Amino acid sequence: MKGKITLKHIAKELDISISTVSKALKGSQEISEDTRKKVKAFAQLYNYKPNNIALSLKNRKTKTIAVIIPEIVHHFFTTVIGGIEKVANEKGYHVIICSSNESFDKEVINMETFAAGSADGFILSVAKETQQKEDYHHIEETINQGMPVIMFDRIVDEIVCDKIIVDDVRGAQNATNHLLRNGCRKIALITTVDYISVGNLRTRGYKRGLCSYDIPFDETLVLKIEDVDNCDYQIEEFLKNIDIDGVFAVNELFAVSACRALKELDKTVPDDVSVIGFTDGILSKHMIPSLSTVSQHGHEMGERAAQLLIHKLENHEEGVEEYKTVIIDTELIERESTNKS
Amino acid sequence: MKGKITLKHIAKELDISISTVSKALKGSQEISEDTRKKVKAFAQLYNYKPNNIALSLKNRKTKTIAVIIPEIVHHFFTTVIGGIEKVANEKGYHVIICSSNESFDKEVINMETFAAGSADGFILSVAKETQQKEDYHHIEETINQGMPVIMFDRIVDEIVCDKIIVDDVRGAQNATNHLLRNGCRKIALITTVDYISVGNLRTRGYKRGLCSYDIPFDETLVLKIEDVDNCDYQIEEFLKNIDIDGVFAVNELFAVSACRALKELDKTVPDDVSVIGFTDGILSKHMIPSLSTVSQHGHEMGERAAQLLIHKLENHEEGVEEYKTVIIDTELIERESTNKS
DNA sequence: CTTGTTTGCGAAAACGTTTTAATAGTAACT
DNA sequence: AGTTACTATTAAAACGTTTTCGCAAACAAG
Repeated sequence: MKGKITLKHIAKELDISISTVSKALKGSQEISEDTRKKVKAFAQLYNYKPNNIALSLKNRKTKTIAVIIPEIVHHFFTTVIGGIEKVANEKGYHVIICSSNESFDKEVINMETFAAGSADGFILSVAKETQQKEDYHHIEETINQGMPVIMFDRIVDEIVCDKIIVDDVRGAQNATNHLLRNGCRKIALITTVDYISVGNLRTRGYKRGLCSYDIPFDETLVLKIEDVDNCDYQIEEFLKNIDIDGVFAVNELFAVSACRALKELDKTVPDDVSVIGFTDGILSKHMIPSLSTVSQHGHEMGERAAQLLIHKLENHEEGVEEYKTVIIDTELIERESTNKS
Repeated sequence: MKGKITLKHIAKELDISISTVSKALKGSQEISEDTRKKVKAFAQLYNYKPNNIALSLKNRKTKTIAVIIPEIVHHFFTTVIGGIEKVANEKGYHVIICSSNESFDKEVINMETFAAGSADGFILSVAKETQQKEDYHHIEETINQGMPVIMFDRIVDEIVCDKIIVDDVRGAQNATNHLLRNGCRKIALITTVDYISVGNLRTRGYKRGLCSYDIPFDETLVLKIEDVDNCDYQIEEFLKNIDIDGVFAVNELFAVSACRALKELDKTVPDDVSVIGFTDGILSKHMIPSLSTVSQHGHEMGERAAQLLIHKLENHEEGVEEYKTVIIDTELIERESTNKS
């Protein structure tokens, strides 16, 4: 019962040719009713399944999409994957997921190995280190080899390909406006270092929000975090020394950390200070109080990315190159952390 | 610059045979220094990479491990994946991840397609629906075909294969004892329906814990949750009507939900009621107050699973079958939710 | 009895590798 | 010159499919 059965085995066993077996299994009219039945019965009995690898080699396509994300332990990315899987599976594609662990080298290796025949196309969100290095040769090479690449969330402007993004600036502006509407006037911003594209954009949105309410931008209300592992301490030190009534954090973790710090400082959320984050993940939803935030609709991003990629794969016309950038709307989710009682 | 380059292209271009090219690239001594250099230079120039699919077909192995988990949006599973990836990558294996979405059908399809040549072995945690149906034919078939399968966390006893588990009973007992040691005497249990193996086992641990303190098991202090989506409401209704000083929840979400309910009921954690969960995820760590819990060392589970699988793949002796069950120690993590001030 | 058509099947090529065995060409030794 | 012994190269098979083309046999029509 060991080992897998192949067309060859069936052919030998039934004393017919491999081609006949193959055709019979596909129900070809070329083959007599009789033989067809015989072959099918035999195949079923021995649980024959065509070998995917052989098929991939023959067809020169794998029906597989490779997804490369910076971190797998991250709710936003997993929701994106969910969306990708949904449409990919509907269309008969497999999805394989690799994490770059925010490492440039791992990202390069992953791309290269999967570009070498194991996948038909990529969906990619680049690693921090890659953004910092600004070295995108692996991505360009892959595209030059004729493999479609779709970037999402952490994209790089210099590369010409399809992109799925969220309007980070507008999302951040909405978040800031939400605080302002609720009466906040002294709003702290907790953001990342500048080379992280999304942090940068969200900072811009924060400034625009203030601007629309004619509030001058105050450098001392901004904290840029480099070392995420140590963010609890940094945020508490930061908040200790400023007088505020609102906090906008560019991600979930910073928002949670801010809540914790505020509690230490004996301020209550939302009554003393309102807090809003970015990215609607597990934490925002379940925290007590639950956190208002800007949802990026990760699932939809994934769906769109997969649709775009599969469309590219199946309708590729020689010579015609066309690249789309899809902007997904963000959504403001109001929860307890910005609803003064 | 389009399309991938193959040995054939190189051979034609340099006007030598395919075999010569292949050998030259591998640095075979059979080939003259001269030719070797020429071929290598050419290959480098055109960025030649051997086609993985062709290699897999030839070698009849893919160097790929398929991981099937019930839910990808789940911190515990992602930590396990992290562990798997770590050792797999060290040993030159790829990891491909599929989620069954807790669906029996999707689990079957995933197994069948990847068993058909796309992977060398499986690491699996079964879907809820599969546990409920008790239909494991797909797993047995895969094993019968000679593919190694390693099960972790949600295992099934009837199937003979390698297994990586946590001592759920003992972990739960430790959690319960921790509450008891801290003075709790009326401890509620929030668990799952019985067919979920881990819920079942953790319930057993809870009972043992009580037993060791000579506290009689009280059915009215137990809530079994079927519909997870609605757990907030169920838990609040449950806690409203009982008098307790501790809660043991068999997972993170239930623990968080309990905290929320307690707050609604104007009880503070941990001063009025201590709360402990199971699974050390994002939520437990960041919640305010942070939650004491039982860590399952997901990363280590993943590492062990991958080691076991790769060992099987590389040292398979005909005729010898040997299966291990590895039990990973749990660890009690004390945080704010059980530390009365 | 030739010609044409249909039916059922098989041979072979192709996908891109690796590897074994074979084949030239050449140098060295009787 | 004839045998041996390398050296450098290539042909061919194999992995498991699918598919095009060709080939018989059977049968009908002229």
